Formats: sequence, C-alpha cells, structure tokens
Amino acid sequence: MPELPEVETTKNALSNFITEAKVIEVEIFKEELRWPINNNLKSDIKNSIILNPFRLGKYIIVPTDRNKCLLLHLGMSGFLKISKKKIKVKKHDHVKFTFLNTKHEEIYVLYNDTRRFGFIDYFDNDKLNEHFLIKKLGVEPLSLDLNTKYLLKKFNNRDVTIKTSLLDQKIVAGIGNIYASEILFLSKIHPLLKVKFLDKKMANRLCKSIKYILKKAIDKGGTTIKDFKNPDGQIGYFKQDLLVYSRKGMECFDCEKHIKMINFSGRATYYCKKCQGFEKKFLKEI
DNA sequence: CGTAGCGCCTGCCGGC
DNA sequence: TGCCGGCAGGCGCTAC
Repeated sequence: MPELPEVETTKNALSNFITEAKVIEVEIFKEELRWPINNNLKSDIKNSIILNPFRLGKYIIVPTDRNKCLLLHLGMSGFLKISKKKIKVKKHDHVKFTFLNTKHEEIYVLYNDTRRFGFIDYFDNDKLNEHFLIKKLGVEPLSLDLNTKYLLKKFNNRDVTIKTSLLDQKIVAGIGNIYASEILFLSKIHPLLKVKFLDKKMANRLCKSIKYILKKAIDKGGTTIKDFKNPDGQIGYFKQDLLVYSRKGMECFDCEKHIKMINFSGRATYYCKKCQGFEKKFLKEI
C-alpha cells in the first residue's frame, strides 16, 4: 500500500494530531508483525511527550521528549486510524495508542496491518542513524541530495534495470512499485533499460520526474488503489492521475498505443512501448 | 562483491 | 454458488 506519498500523508496527519501530546496508554493486541513489537514499548513510552514526527523514505519516526523514538513502517497493507472519538478495535489492529493533546482532548491512534509486512520499533533517539534499516537508506528524493550527478554516479557500470534500481531503497528512498512505473513513463525511459546505459539527458529527465510525480502525489493525498485511506478516513486522489499503473491494455495518454504490462522480479510493470521505446541492443533478455 | 529470486502473510477477485 | 489460482502498494534473506 504505502509508498513515499502515502507515508508522507500519514506522517502529516499524525503530526497534526499528536505533536506535543502525551502518551496515556498503549495497548498491544497482536505483537506479530514482520518482527515482534518491541516489548519495552508498552511500559516505556507511557507519559512521554511526542515531539514532531518526521519521515525517512517509507519510515515514520516519532521522537519523544525522553530521547526515545518510535519507528513505524506500514509494509504492504499497513495504515493508521487517527480519531478524537473512541475507535472500535477491529481485525488486524495491532496496537492502540491513546494520547492527551495540549487541549486536553483524547486522541486515539490505531496501527492496522493485514498482511503483517510492516513493523514497529522503539529505541534510543541517538541510535536512529545506526538502526539496521535506516542506515541503508539512500537519498531523500525531494531533497537536493537527489540530482542528476548522484544518479549517474550510482548507476555507473551497474548491470541492473532502471525499474529495479528505482525500487532499490539504498539508492533513492521512498519509491515503490506504483510510482516507479509512473516516473519511468514521464521520463520516457523503458523500464528494462540497464542503468549503465543511462545518459546525462535521461538521468536529468528521471530526476525531474521523480520529484514531480512524488510531489504531485503528496498534494493529492496519495494513491488509493484498493483500500488505502488516510488516517482521517479520506481516500487519496492520485489514482485518477495515474498515467500507466493499472492501465494495462488501455490507451496511452500521449499516443494511440495500448499500455503494456510485464512481470519481472515478481512485480507488475506498466509502460508504453512507443513512448518509452529504445534501441533493442539495450534491452535485457527476457 | 552484486544481483535474482524466494518467502513472508491475508484477502480479494476473476474464471471455471 | 464454491473453489482455486493469481495477484496485491515491501523488503530481508539466501543462493549463486
């Protein structure tokens, strides 16, 4: 479900509701996620004050005034429900947090993850950068760290397809399967192009497209394909802006050709053969 | 070392 | 209607 824009949307909602709020209660209903929820969480975080949450790649970090932080990852199917009204606990709700905000209103936050590919961690603030997952992350796509030069350096001599590279969180953090297809369509680059063949012009287009697509998706509150909802129950409106993803067989918006769907590395990839064509010698053997 | 592929989970949808 | 295979927004681990 969540790629950078959905995680950003979630983080912003969390920020609006619980910044400076006090943790009143933590209830863990099902600790099994990708890894079991850190047991210290329940007792340790109680009575902490929440500082401003932020995002790194697809991770949400919630720091507290006790130099600890909560790390949230939503996996494939995770999402948060945030409300000022009591929320009934449902299937696949793993944790429920109760906060008291500065207006002395109770805020409820539920972490729900059907497929359990997400996880929650809790540890010392100063350990964040050396956290085994965080330390691997590449540059933030919306920062100046992501530029043409950086991409060319990372792609130099590598024998991987551009689609695979966009999904590689060690290069750029936050792009997932939907936005990878979208970005490549906008860049007019074939998903199976080996990155070592990427020239400066293409890298420049790619860089601009990454920033453009992600920004636009954030503005629209993310993409709702199946059941993604923002924490306040709103769906994301980027779906109607999707150029190729989930449009197999439909007409390309730029030419009369039909959108292709291929499957490699176990993931669906959508593209327009005409708009994203390139010389056959560059094509990876399928 | 870098890369490809598997497997983790549950639910839903389309085809028979 | 019911069953079954395929598929789903992520990512760590293992084998090569």
